Amino acid sequence: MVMTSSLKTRNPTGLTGAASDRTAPAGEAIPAALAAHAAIVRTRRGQTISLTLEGNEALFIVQSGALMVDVTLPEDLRQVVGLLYPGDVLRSDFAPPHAAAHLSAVSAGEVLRLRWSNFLALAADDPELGRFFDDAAARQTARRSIHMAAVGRFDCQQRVATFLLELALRTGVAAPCGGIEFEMPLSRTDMADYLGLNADTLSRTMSRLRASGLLSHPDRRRALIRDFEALAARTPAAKSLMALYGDTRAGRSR
Amino acid sequence: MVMTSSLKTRNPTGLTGAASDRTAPAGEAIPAALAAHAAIVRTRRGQTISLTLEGNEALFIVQSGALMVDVTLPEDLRQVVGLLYPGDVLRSDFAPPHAAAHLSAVSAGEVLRLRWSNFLALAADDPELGRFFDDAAARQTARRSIHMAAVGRFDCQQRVATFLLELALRTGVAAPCGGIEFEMPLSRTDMADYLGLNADTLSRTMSRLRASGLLSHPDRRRALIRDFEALAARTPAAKSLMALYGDTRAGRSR
DNA sequence: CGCTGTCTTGAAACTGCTCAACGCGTGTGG
DNA sequence: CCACACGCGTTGAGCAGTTTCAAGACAGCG
Repeated sequence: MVMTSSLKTRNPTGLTGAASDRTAPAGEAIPAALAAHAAIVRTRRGQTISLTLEGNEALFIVQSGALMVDVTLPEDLRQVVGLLYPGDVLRSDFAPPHAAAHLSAVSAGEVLRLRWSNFLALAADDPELGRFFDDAAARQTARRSIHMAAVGRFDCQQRVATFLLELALRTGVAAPCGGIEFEMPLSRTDMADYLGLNADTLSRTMSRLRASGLLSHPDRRRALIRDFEALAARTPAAKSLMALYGDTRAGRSR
Repeated sequence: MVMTSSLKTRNPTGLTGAASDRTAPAGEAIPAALAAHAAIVRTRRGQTISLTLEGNEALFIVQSGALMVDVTLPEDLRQVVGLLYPGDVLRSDFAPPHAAAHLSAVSAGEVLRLRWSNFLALAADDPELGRFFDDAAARQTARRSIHMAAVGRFDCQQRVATFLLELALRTGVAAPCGGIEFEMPLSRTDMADYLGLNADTLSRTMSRLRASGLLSHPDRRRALIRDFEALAARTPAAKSLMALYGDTRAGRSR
């Protein structure tokens, strides 16, 4: 398997040691005009947020922290359809009808919220706002395609590796002892529902990764990737993930 | 299991007998301003369409027919991430990087194509265009959430039922002999890649549905749903699908 | 009329799921 | 302060559904 050169560098993710509080990526800052007209919702872990605003369609923009969107179909089939990171957007209409869609916070953070109709009015005056939204939505659509391929085509271990890589790239920081450390924001059940797996199977797979020395759990809510390259080698989506998540620091390449 | 009343009506999909050529749904007509500035690409079945326009980002709008978007990750893992019907839109940036994304026609039809930068310029003058695009993109995002739940959480038979229901609602017409007839635009392999299944397994499942009298194949490229309600009962997404696809005839409810 | 690609079908192997038990940390009430 | 219950994660054994591999049927096409 061919690896990109960036996978071979000493510090593949380019992470600084500092635990930066990761807000929206540079160059994709949330337009001030939006922030000025939006309410700030402060989230804490586990909090659920109504997808509508007094019954009206709403627009959410993640400023910091992370959120989770899930749908539940009859027969209790639950699927987490996406994770939202700073700079991501969500419109009420993204949720399918009759599907019990929920938005919930997986970490403390801040979310901007405004009426969709207000956004439209603002965007009519300032095309820049529409562009911000469309670009964010496009980025998320691309990520969802990878996620869909993972859920549809990867085996259990590949899915877990994909998820860990995603988290490492998004929220990881270089640990003093080497490796990359990050918070595990999702419970086992939520992870399983994100990856289309059974929670038991997921637990087993994590144990196997731990046993192989690739991963360790300094504490219940944290994870430490001991061998980033080995982890990347276990998911066919490594290159795509690094392009999608990895370079939020510098300008996107493509 | 509770069924909606619409599932119980005599003609559940509200299909007329006429083989309407189904272009973009009423009330969501493609804005004339866009059509005026776009090139018309006439597709034939199987044709692949470049996702970019002379290397630039492009916007596609489906006028008639249907298209398929797929990604292929290393190890030959292919996933069809979405089907595009009339009124749907696609932006080059929807495709993830390093993922071998392809756009191909699954039936004859017409697609509008223009540079994304041109679209932005037009949308700056006419906010209506931005709204058209955003609404189309939101609708597709909702559909993808259902698709993702199906791929991540449904068993083989549920996925197949979901797909058949989707096609029936989208392209089916009431057959003279009763039931709903439609073209099968995807090959078994494409269907399997759409549903995250093995092609052999898919074939077996279709055979089982045929054996149970629910479905028949008047000819290789067509399918006839003999018992729509029984089919709907086999997918947990029935209600969502009917809301998403079923009411393209009249105004959307929600 | 034979060739080719697609679809179907069978038997065996395997992956991931179900179910049930257990361990661990946390909160609560005696 | 300890006992207990609870939520959550882990683990094992058995099982079911899906995939694999291989062979054969079918239709379309030169």
